[in-house]
Amino acid sequence: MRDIPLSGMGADAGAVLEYYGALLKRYGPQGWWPILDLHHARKGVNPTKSGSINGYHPGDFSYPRSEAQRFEICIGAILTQNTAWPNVEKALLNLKQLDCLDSGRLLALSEEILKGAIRPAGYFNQKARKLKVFAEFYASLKGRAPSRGELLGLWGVGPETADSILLYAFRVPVFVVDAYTRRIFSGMGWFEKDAEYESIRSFFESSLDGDYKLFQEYHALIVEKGKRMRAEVVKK
DNA sequence: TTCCAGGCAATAC
DNA sequence: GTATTGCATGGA
Repeated sequence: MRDIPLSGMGADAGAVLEYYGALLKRYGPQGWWPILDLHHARKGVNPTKSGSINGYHPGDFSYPRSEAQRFEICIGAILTQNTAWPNVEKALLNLKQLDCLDSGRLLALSEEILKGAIRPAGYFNQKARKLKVFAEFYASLKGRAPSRGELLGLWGVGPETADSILLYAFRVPVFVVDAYTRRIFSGMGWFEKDAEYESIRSFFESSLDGDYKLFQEYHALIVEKGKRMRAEVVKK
């Protein structure tokens, strides 16, 4: 299996930044990661955004603004594994209703209550276990940021989830690779469909000279593009 | 009705 | 190391 994204196939650092600019111009700032409660007016929400438009904050990179929001992002990253965001939103709202968007309170929940709450997000048996494992780890951090290795060592946290948590909950400039990233860029001939996660990640990270804001926006734009591509296919 | 979403772990070779 | 399979809800 090929594991190096090959400059020979048309991708270089300039192209990476250029494509980011094109996506931003076309779709506008995305305002990821979505947060349940934005305590300010959602000025500038892009009304043409596909899927749920709740909780986005275009052009505002100040989230998370609290420990509770940081934990909420982490939980959302786990719940959205292979799952549509509107379903995740339902699960998060249920947890919020229980006042359990908090590592300690989530740990105190019974299995049955927890599974019931996250049921809309699918895979609720597995995800209940994943959330418990993560909540325990999160509590043990006592406010410090986790390393990528620590996250990957957790049962239920793979590379995409780890990188989403680092990027959106802890503002670490990492490039998140997801199914859309593979689809879009392999379609453009930048690398093979089955390229290794790590080789894609290192390719983008070494090509981009920017802070966490650039990485947050780039990933969000890729997802938006990917969703629209799918919508186009379905329409036909 | 079928298809599939902002993956991951377990298993089989 | 590579390929396959189970996990589950809700919207299109």
